Amino acid sequence: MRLKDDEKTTNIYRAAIQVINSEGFEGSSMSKIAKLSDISPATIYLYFENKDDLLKKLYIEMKSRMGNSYFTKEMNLSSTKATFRALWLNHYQYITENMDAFIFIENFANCPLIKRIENEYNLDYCPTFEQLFEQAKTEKLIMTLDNDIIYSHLFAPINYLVKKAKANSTAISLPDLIQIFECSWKSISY
Amino acid sequence: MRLKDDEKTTNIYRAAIQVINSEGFEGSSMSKIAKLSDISPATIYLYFENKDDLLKKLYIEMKSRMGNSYFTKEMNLSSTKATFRALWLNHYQYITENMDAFIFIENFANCPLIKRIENEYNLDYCPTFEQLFEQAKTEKLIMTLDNDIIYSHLFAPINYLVKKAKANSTAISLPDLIQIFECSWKSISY
Amino acid sequence: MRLKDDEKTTNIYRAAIQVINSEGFEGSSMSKIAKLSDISPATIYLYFENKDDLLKKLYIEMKSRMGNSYFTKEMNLSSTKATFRALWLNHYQYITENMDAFIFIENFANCPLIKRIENEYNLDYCPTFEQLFEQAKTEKLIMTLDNDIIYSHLFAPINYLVKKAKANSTAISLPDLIQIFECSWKSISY
Amino acid sequence: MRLKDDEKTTNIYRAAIQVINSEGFEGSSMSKIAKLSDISPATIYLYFENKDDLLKKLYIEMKSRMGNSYFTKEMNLSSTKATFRALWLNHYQYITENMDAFIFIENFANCPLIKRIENEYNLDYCPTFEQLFEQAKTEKLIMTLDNDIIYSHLFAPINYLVKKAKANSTAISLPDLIQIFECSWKSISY
DNA sequence: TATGAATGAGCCTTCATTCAT
DNA sequence: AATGAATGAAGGCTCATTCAT
Repeated sequence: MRLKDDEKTTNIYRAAIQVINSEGFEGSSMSKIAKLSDISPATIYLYFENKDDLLKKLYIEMKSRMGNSYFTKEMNLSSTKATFRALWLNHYQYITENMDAFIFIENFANCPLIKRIENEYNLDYCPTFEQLFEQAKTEKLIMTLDNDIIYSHLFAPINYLVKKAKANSTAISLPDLIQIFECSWKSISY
Repeated sequence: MRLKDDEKTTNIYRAAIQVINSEGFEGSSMSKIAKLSDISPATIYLYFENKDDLLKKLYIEMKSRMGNSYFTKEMNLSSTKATFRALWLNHYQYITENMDAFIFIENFANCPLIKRIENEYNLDYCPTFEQLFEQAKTEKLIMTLDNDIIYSHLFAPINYLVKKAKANSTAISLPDLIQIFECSWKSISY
Repeated sequence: MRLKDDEKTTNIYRAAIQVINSEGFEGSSMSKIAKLSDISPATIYLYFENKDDLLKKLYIEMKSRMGNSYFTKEMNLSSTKATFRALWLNHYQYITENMDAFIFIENFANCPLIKRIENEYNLDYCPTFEQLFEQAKTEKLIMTLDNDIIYSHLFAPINYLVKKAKANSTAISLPDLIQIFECSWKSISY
Repeated sequence: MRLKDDEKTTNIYRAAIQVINSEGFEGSSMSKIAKLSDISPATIYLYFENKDDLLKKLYIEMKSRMGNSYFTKEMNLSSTKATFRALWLNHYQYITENMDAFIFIENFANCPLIKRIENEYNLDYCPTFEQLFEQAKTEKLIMTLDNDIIYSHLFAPINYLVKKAKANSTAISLPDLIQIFECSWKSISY
């Protein structure tokens, strides 16, 4: 008896992202994913109930990895500008190093299937984030704004710019990167 | 005869957006669009070459309407904070009043089909915008940043927040709205 | 615009019976039926919702034709042995002349799908039959038995024998046929 | 080891009948049968060549058990009405006590696969039956009819009625049972 | 022997598109 | 110009069967 291969799930995920990113959600098919994973279409159904299940689990996995990308183990979470900058740069590093996953999440965050998942699970920014925001507000480091507003000014611009750079096949220079963070920081700090 | 044609095209556009937004890109089909437009599938092919052509033209139409949404005829385009605020609020008003079109554009701006269109045409923010940015930079109203960076800090946060509000079926309060603009403005101005 | 072809339904029915009888219920497939009907598989779905719907309608149609086979227009329905013999022979003639339909009904009368149909509709022998049985009992022509028991002795033997003859590729001789009816008649008459 | 094998075969048979009767021939699958037998699909293939082989052997086994059901060891096979009644009641008892097997045989006796088996083997009523019929004819106990005709009048009605009762979830009363036999007997006796 | 993993073939169904009126 | 009918190709999924342990 063969053993269920754990690596297979990873392969399927990778193939799925690749197919979807290059051919779009509607251009993706189980057989294309199977072919790229080098397995039979039927085998996918040993690891996932059906296509929806595969996409759901894939999205949840990628979203949660991205959620963890802000933080590193040895990180000092005191509420200082330096902490925010570190989080922000961690995030930037993650999305540039995992561009495929990032694009996948951004592209399909709003498709109906994924919408249902977002409502089912809570895949928003994690509690640690909220605590940090609250503390920073208390300490008058940042302005007393709704957390969503803070988050949007911190991350929406860089996400937008990374996608744009990718689309134009250009890169963001280091000085620009610093500049972008400074702008974001300025928008929410006193 | 011209009038009738135009009306039909509009109906098809409206139906297409509706179907796609509610059932996703992959859940959309020509016959569903036809049914919702109250015409025969075959008739769509008198107005559009094929599905891709329909989607392309639809996207271009919506994107260009959105591009125009920033400006109103009687607008004073002098480079002042007031002008930026007016542009910004025009945009906000447009996307909330045309949520369907906005969601459609946001959802599918990154799908492979649309990508090709973006590269073919130039659907970015219009020349007027660029002129305004340049003038504002010259006049030291805003910092000397890349136009993309300026644009991203001005509009990415509000776009993110509008989508989020829509997803949560909540609304942005007027004070919050002002606050959001002030943050964006702060990020790019001196 | 082409008109929906009424003959097509008939063709599909004929093909379905042929495929099912020769390859069994489980060996039947929409594409085989389509091929034998000389149409595209997709076209079947313009006439029937799905496979179940096709089989249901096919069964109901055949069963109802068979139900009508006992009677002819000019028939005298007085309760005499001659009437019973006429009914019986009509039935015999029908099943031998429509062997395919008969075999189809017999083979699949007990399959789960059909079971559900039988319960939904009432496809048993018709009211006219029941009236005739009751009258014959009142007039002491046949014994006072449950209608099902009467029906079973009248028709189960000949049905069995027709199927058996078909399986052996033999035929029932006319004297045998008369004999069979006489036996059946003896079993229920005084 | 032999014992264990036999037990497994029995389990497979039981599971197969159960699955087929409840989900139909086309709804049955090797994995469903395996699951219900509490063994792996692969194991079935150690006991049977393939699905057809399983079904064939299952049918032959059930048919032969049913063939034996008419007779009991201590039975007096003299050609009298009492003997016929005893055979008939044995058969009735068997099919009511082994309804699943009976339904299975009746349902699929005419399916193409089984047809081939019937022709290959001779699974008809056994030689003993034929002898009894011949003797009874010689002794003028029953009429000089073809054996098939005799058999059909003796057993087709009760088989039909048992299936019908099962379908309607009703039972045949004892007086009715006696009556049914008497009718059958009348139809073939002088 | 016994098994769960793996698979190519095939099934039902839908789709974008064309046909014929 | 407009349409409902028609279709080949493709999609998701399951199945009987084999593999590898």
